[in-house]
Amino acid sequence: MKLARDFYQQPTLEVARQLLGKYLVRKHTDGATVGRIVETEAYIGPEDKACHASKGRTARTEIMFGDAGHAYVYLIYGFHHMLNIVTEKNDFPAAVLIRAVEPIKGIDVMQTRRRATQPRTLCSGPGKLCQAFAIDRGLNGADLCGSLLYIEDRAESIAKIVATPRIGIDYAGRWKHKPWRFVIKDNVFVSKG
DNA sequence: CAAGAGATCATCT
DNA sequence: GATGATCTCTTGA
Repeated sequence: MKLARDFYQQPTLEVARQLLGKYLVRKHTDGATVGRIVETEAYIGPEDKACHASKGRTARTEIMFGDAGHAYVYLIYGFHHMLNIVTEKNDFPAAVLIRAVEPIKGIDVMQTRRRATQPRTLCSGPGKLCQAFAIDRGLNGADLCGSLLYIEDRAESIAKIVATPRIGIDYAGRWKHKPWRFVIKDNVFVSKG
């Protein structure tokens, strides 16, 4: 069943952990794509230097201050889109970055959108999965309680979760050491990092 | 296989 | 005008 708003309103670390093993569903005219989430990262609040919202409330970060359960999608390095899901209460800026999924459905569509690559590397990184799922800034602000993009709980149990520091945030000072990246242990579909 | 460089643009100073 | 929550290709051993 589709995750409802109250799921996303939980503390960000809870959401990040619990998203592992859930299914990301993306509807599109090319057909639907589905992936099992295997890697996430939490970005929490105004203090977290790695969190975009630590720079304050701006046009770009406004979405993170809003209702939980909405998508925060942005472009990085001029090439890659990142998919985040807003968490917690209004006016507390936080989100979970979806870093990798295991391709489940629509694999042929994903291969067309990227290249004829191995299933293993189709969605093994935040930029890759956005490309495979046709996610771009047009989906910024989309409601995960809607029908274009949402997450399903298939009541599946996870083997084991491992927490590590987050990737690619060397500029974040002491915040870069926080173990706020979560992966399913021994899963081959995670990004390398 | 590991390491490094280059690609390219929205956002904020 | 600088700088990224990255990816891919090229290089060299």
